[in-house]
Amino acid sequence: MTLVTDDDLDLEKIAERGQCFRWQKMADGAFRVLHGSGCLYIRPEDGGKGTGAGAGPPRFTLDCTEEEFGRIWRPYLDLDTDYRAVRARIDPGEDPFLAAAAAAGEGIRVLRQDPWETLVSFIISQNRNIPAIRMSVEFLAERAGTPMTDRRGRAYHAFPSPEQVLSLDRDALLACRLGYRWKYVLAAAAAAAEGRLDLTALRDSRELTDRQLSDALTALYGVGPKVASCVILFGLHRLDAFPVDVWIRRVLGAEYPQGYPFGRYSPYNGVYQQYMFAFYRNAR
DNA sequence: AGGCAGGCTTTTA
DNA sequence: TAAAAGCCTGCC
Repeated sequence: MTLVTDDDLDLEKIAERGQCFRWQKMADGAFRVLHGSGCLYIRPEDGGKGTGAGAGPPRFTLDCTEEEFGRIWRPYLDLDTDYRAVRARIDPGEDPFLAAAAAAGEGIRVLRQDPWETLVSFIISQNRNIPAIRMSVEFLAERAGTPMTDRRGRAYHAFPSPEQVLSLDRDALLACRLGYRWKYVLAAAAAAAEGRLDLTALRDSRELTDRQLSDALTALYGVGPKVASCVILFGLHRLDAFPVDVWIRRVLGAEYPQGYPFGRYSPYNGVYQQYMFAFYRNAR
């Protein structure tokens, strides 16, 4: 099927900037996107960013049915949020730095990823760079995830369930290059399998505040404030969550010595964090 | 109580 | 050799 959209949708930026770890660019310009147990090939029709040269709104080819699109991929890509409007809330005169970052980050969206996969991915992420994170996620999937075949006939593995992760022992987890984080992954799998951690309930709750979600997540062994806020933003889709890592700490120190105006940018602080993170990091 | 130093696996630049 | 989308433990 074909997707036509005027809103931000830059597949390169989404794939490369560290919110997800299982997108793979193919030789024909399509991205193979793994999400839960599903696989989607999505390709910009002009082979680039989906920005045709004045020939109308960008078009993308997707190898799924309309039904699957509506049920799985439209929510996953968060196509019901208007990211152009979120960017338009920034006043360049008031905040030139954020305006520049948002201009550079045009096309980024915050995916609605699977909460369990997000939790494990960001537990794995600590003290590591993106290629290393990808490698460990792929190892985990190969060793414990359900084998599948995509529409191009290529094999892949679904991200393993908590129970499937529990089937791995210490040595198998170490073989996934988890290092000292193997205990954290195992503890999270046990909590989820035993029902002490119900990520779906956290995601779907209307009552719980971001703070309460953070408390629930940081109660897990190996999950601190940074990983928790990444899970809240990327896995629970609370767009106000604002992960503070070493880079963002530097940004806030350098660009906002008087303090960052969280109130001004609520409830989209997390989206702006994505712009600043990528902008400041790419500038180095 | 809350803050801080040191340690931790592995990969990449 | 240092740094990488950190967190835990032990000490003060």
